[in-house]
Amino acid sequence: MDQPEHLKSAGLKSTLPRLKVLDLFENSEERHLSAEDVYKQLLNSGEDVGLATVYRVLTQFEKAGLLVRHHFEGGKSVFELNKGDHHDHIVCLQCGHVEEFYDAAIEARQEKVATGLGFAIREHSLHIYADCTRKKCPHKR
Amino acid sequence: MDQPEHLKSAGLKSTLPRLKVLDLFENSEERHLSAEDVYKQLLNSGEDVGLATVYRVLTQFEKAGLLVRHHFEGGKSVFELNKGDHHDHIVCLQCGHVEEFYDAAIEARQEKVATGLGFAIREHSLHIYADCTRKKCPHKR
DNA sequence: TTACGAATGATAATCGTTCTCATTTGCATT
DNA sequence: AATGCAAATGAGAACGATTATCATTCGTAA
Repeated sequence: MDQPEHLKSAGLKSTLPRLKVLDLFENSEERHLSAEDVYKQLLNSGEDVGLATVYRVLTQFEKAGLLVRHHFEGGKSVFELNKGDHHDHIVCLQCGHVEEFYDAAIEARQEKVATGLGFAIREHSLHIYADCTRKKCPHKR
Repeated sequence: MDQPEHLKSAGLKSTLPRLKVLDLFENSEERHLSAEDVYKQLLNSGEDVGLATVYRVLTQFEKAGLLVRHHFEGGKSVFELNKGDHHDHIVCLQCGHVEEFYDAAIEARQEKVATGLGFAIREHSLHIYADCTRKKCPHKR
């Protein structure tokens, strides 16, 4: 269950809080979790971690490349395990479910547009807000 | 200079603060302004508006369709005059300058991807973060 | 001009997040 | 196994952006 290697190679001690957070992301149903999500789930599991630690660990993991941070509407940051691939997101406005996708044509057009305007892309985010069709989704249709 | 019609049709009284804010967006060099930007510029112009009023007015204008709100990285909301068209944004990471663009191919692909995944798009945001080539930009290259 | 509801401004409150600092922990070394 | 020390933690204060509260002021229709 534990991957202290990931942490070691990032120069981070393998502490209880860090292992718990990592475990949560690897075994949680929803890939995308906010700091509060993580904090509450750990509390529910009987773990005793401080909110400040959760924030610190998430930021460290992001810096170490273990997690990726996203800024969806609603203000709070959301994190997901870094699978090494780039992808964009569709967020359901009703249930908050996040779906990932990658479209080579969109990526290519972005490069073309940016260079055409005299910009060198560092990063980008494409967020589509929509209504999903999952059974769980409260959106009535 | 004044357009009380816009306000009236939105059910808003044409008050000094509202006219000032509207005027600022119509005559400011940068199209994209945060609440703090608006507040400070009004103070610099000798206008005496409260910060709370600025926030209220911006939100009301957004609801009325006069302004559009964007959530760029950095936390704070940014507003621009609603020209009625949709466009995406490139934000310079060095100087904060925002450039707008529209690419029909990207829009079309988004629709295709979303419907393919069983989503009905409500809105979307595409933000490219990059280095620009403006003379003013502090980015050394 | 009056009157009444809408709008304002000062301030407190809220929310997400970061900082501070005293205490605890991981872990390399005896 | 015991020690030492830097790194990590947790509780709570502090912070920045935004919203809520509430007494006062303003816009406008009668």
